[in-house]
Amino acid sequence: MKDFVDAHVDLWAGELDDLDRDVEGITVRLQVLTRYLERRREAVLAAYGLQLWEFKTLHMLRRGGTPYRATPGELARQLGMSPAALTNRLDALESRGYVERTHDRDDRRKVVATLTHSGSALWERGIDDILRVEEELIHHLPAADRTRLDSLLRRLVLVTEKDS
Amino acid sequence: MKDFVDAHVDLWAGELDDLDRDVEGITVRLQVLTRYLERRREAVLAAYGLQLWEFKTLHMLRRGGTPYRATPGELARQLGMSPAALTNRLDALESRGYVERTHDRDDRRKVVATLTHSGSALWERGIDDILRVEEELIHHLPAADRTRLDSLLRRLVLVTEKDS
DNA sequence: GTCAAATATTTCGATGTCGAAATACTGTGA
DNA sequence: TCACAGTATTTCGACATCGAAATATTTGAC
Repeated sequence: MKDFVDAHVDLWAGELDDLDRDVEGITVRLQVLTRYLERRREAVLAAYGLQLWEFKTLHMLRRGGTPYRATPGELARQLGMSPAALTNRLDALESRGYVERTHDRDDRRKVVATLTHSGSALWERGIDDILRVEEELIHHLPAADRTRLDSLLRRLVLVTEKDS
Repeated sequence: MKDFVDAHVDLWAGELDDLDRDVEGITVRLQVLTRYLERRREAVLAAYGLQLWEFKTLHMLRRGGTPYRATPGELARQLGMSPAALTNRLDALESRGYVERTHDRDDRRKVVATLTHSGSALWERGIDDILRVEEELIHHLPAADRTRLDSLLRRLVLVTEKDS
């Protein structure tokens, strides 16, 4: 059974004679699946009036359990963004009441963002739907194949860790 | 052998008791690898003074062989963006001499973007480096595993095609 | 043949991001 | 204690993107 990426690979194989079909297939499919999941996540979050970037920020604050707090700098590093962007994200989330900003008592350069009850509750609803969306896609593979796939991907991720 | 995604899954498994570890592992690793390839591509293109979005636009024009031309609308669809963004991209590429805009003789609503010699030559250099970067990552798996991985990913892509 | 609907592109205003500069605070060495 | 290098956040200007409105052209119905 062929998917549309096979057609893409066929097309380019005609232009680039040294194209490795498996390599091209894998890299394109990684992108296609990532983008698909992103769109699906955006779709379910829209039901709660949330943008994906808003949810991701709540998610990082929620990470690692109570008391659901972190500085903008930590969040920026974890989310792979500039600190400047975090200022904007926290402004937006604070104005909607999902996050509160306080100053760190010991080091007043630091700002501590804390998840409010409202923000936490919203995350709870969102994460449920998102996990369901992800399972809905991945469970099309039987359990043994899921483990095999995860294992193959892990071997690639290990390579990327070396030169980071 | 564990990668940093395993640590991520461990962390969240403590918070979410219904978390499917393989599903979470797969979805996170798909994103990690996609992002890694994106950064590597950006890095090699920087040597030619090219942004990734500039290269992608040249790439779509180059696609399917001569005469390397397409309308903004076609490009927008293929690249998954708004037509408005294509206006800006073509403005930038045209001002740098990589692309030319002409009007379609038969239907003068249409604009036809054509790759110049300069743009084509630049693409040629970029695609070479990019293919090498992709192979460098994926070839860490032996050939049989590459085929297996590609095949597993294809089965997931086929699922996403149904509801598109 | 004319006018309305459809199609293709561009313009406009808004948004989220970035890098660099600005601001605020801490810690250290003379 | 005082200056200054280092760290944390925010501000600022620039940029790529989007959706909606504007513009230009074609098609189809009568």
